[in-house]
Amino acid sequence: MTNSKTISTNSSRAEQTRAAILKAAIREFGAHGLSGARIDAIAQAASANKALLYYYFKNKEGLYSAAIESVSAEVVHNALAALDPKYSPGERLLRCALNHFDRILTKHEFQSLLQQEMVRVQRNEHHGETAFFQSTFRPLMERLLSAVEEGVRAGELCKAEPMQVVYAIFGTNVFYFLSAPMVATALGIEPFHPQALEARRRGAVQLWGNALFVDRAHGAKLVQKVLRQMPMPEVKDFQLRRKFA
Amino acid sequence: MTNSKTISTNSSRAEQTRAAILKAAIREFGAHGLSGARIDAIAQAASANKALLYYYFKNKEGLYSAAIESVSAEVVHNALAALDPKYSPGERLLRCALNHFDRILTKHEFQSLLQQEMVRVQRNEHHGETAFFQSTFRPLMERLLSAVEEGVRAGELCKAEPMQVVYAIFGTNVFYFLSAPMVATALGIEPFHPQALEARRRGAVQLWGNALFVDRAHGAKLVQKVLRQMPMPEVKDFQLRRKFA
DNA sequence: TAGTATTAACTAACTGTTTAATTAATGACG
DNA sequence: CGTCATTAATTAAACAGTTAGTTAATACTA
Repeated sequence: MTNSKTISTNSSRAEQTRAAILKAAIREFGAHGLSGARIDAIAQAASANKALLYYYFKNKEGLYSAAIESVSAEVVHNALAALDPKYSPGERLLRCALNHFDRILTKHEFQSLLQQEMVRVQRNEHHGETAFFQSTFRPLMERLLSAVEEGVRAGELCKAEPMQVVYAIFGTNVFYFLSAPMVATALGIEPFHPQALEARRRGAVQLWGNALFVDRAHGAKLVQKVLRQMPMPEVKDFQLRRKFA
Repeated sequence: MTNSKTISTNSSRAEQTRAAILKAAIREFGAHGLSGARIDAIAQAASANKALLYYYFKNKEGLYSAAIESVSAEVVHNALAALDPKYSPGERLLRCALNHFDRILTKHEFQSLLQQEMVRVQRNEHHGETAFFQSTFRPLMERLLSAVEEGVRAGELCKAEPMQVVYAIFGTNVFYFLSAPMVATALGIEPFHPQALEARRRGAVQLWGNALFVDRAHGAKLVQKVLRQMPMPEVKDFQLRRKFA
């Protein structure tokens, strides 16, 4: 939709550079925001000439939009997988919470970019990507809300406002990673240590197991099952971020 | 500590302008971040000459630091009030959740600025404000954590990682306001409508009443009491934010 | 060779910061 | 009290560095 150039031929060198630019843009925009990101930095990171960015994506905003759309699509696609109806509604939520945590952990550049976009929309600095957001995020939201409603109806989950549950699950994860560096300096702890991460991941899903289910024992059992089936992914470079930018 | 000029005489015209600059800076930095904020914009909003910002605060970063410190101090001071030991540990947490929600609601420019700072610390772009953060946020954190621990020990609250509870309470509120505009465009709802806000506020504290307490009936009772004693404050200009950059 | 992909050099606008000059406040002192 | 000297507060204008965006020329390739 935003792409000025639709990918016509199959992957030639052109597409490779285009992909490299997009990848570098996700990093740079996520790290510095739209205004803070530097076109030259993106070009250099993609080892492409600056003018190429204008060749493939109309301008800075065009590149930003493309980055957002690319990331959003992949994130939603990923999250939807955790909401498989073959699991009970409660288990779906637990899986979704874990999946969300793991996604932030392994793809923090995605998360940074989405956060940047959230504050940008908050300031009404977005212009007309409404249609894209609707088509992308709406299905995810609907599956989430209906999972809560279904769970409440079936007597598995406590009566609660569905939206509130969604805010709580995602908000806890987002806020953990968002505040972690500040918590680290303020309290002198190390929230990105693999052990701390593992504990937090388990703690989060245990909290929801205890909080949302009518039968807390049943919740705890599901937590154990889900934790067993979804081990924490390898975390590669979280300590490296200190050195980096 | 950061102030190059210590306030010597009592409020003359000089102090007024200094305060005006600081207030404008909080707005501008909160709205656009450190790099996005424009010195000219702050000067104009404070109806002060640009060079005055350099006269009172050494440079852009100095002004930013002053804004952060001012906001942080007030926020922490405000939050500590809700943690009065005369309430039971569980009630303290509920009050803290409500207090936090209300602060974001009434002083969104504070929240914006703190969020900006969080992502800034996340990028390791802070330089040496560590001491300030420690002295300011540590007492709050300690009172929060000890409230959870005390509540668990007394059998009022479910066994849970104290930090996890803190992340959940604050994270839910932060994420609600952070994601609301995006949710609004993505789902076509109006999260800043006073009725929606009231529902969300009640929903949040009800969720915690149901989630954290061993005796859910007791939790629900406390929720009712706290909601009665802490009515939602008047919200003045949340709809105006649409017009306002 | 014709069109696509890529590059290097260039520009116009913007922004944080400084400087030097001007006005207001404060204090000294006859 | 008044007059002057000194400091504090404020202003307008310019500087210096940076950045998004352009252009015109060049390499590649089908």
